[in-house]
Amino acid sequence: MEAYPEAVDDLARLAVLLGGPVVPAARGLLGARLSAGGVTVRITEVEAYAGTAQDPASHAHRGRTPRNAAMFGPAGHAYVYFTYGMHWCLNVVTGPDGEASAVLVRAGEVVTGLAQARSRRRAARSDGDLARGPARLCAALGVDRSAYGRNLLGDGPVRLRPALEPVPDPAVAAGPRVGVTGAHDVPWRFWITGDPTVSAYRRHVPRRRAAEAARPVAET
DNA sequence: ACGAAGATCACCT
DNA sequence: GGTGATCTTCGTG
Repeated sequence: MEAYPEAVDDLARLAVLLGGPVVPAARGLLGARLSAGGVTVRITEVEAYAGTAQDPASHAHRGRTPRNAAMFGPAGHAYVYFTYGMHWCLNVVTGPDGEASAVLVRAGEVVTGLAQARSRRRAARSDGDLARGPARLCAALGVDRSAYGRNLLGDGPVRLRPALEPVPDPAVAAGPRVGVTGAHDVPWRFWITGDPTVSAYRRHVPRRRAAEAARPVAET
């Protein structure tokens, strides 16, 4: 894999940031670099998820289960989940050990390993689509269950490193999270404004069975 | 043991 | 803009 400049002090600051509250941690991950499987992406879009009884959209909302256990672990480790029978998604765990919170990495710009990413993402119509969306990003990086619980700040197969250049506040936008059924008023999605790799916002439409489709659904 | 839903994507019209 | 794919996870009985 190609080497890139890296400052130890910045890595230490990143570790401190991840150990704190999830929302600033999410914001701070914009511009950071994620490497796996010979591909490096610059993170362009993230979402914050809080812990038990705080965030109805969080996988940890109903407490600890075998699936979400990594969310309760130390900051800087990976929480990987499998969904819709076919997709992997990657989160960076945040906050103190024992408390559940994590940042979903939703999109990135491929900066090294372009050929490798393209070969893993044959369906991508453009390079901007290679890691546009959380499952596509994992596919481009070759991330799957084997990354579950691993430390991303060490020398493992999946590595998170600080941004080469900080992303300034004017370049950052915030809005509702994508694909969650509730909490549409909470602007915990952060992205780099105007970046072509950021996924389009779509309001979540719950899957309805045919019998339910004809029936009116009560609004909150 | 069973069923329903899911932090999505690709492909169709 | 709509829908099928595909299977794990967890709540309930």
